[in-house]
Amino acid sequence: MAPRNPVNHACPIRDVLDRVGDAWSVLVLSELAKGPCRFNALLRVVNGISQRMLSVTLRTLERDGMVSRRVLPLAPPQVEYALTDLGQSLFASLSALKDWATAHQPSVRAARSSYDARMAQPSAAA
Amino acid sequence: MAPRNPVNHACPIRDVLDRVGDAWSVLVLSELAKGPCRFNALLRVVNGISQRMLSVTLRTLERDGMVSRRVLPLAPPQVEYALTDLGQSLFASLSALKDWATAHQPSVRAARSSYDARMAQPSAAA
DNA sequence: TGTATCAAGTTACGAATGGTAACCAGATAC
DNA sequence: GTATCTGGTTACCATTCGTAACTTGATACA
Repeated sequence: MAPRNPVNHACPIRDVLDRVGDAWSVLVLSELAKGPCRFNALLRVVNGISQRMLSVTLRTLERDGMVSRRVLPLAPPQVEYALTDLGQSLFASLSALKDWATAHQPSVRAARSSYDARMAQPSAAA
Repeated sequence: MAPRNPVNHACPIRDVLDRVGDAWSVLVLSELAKGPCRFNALLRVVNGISQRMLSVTLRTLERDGMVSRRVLPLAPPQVEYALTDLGQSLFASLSALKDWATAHQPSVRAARSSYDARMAQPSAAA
């Protein structure tokens, strides 16, 4: 989300992953991909997110131009968040990764179980 | 890298981003994509990584089946890391995201500057 | 025989980040 | 005047990140 170390300066993919790699951004993006949504509606629909995390995530996405924020002059005021074109294009590009993940999730799980089993055996420990 | 909260259980893309979203995994993957490499060689070539972070990153990648670890029976023993087929396919799928990042980095930077400028002006503050 | 070095890590510990729970503000409804 | 709705913020704790120092086992050098 924030730059973690000086390595990021010239690496575009780290620049992206720093803001997509956190737990919530993708979940929020994919909700907003369905259409504009208000703060509390997102809070209800993004399973497990807290107010603070939603607030932080939305502000980061807004800062990076992925999400627009519009205050509706009502009482109590309502705030509508929506994907920008940039956000939509990012979300589209994530689909390749999502496809990979869906296809290979069983392999990853299997590898992990196998590794854990190997490491659990003292006989095989290095 | 590790599951961050219970939300991950059934979401494949979070499952992937949890292990690709950290600062180092992609850098290590992309080095290994060039060919097998030993620990200290990676340490030198992955700019800014520490021994601990390289160790942790490699172990996670190995556990998830992205990287293989081979101990060469020499003195002192050398350890060669290489991408597995699974790791190679992941790396390939990352390319779409990398292309997006490269193409849109200017837009993101511009959005960020614009946001920061707006927020720096007390007159425009909410 | 003792010292230095190299590989590939691990351990200990302080700093930064992530996450939860509680609180806040303004307005309206009862 | 109390409760409720909105959209947050603050304080605080737990986890994770990152750095620096140490470890192990073997070999080379003197």
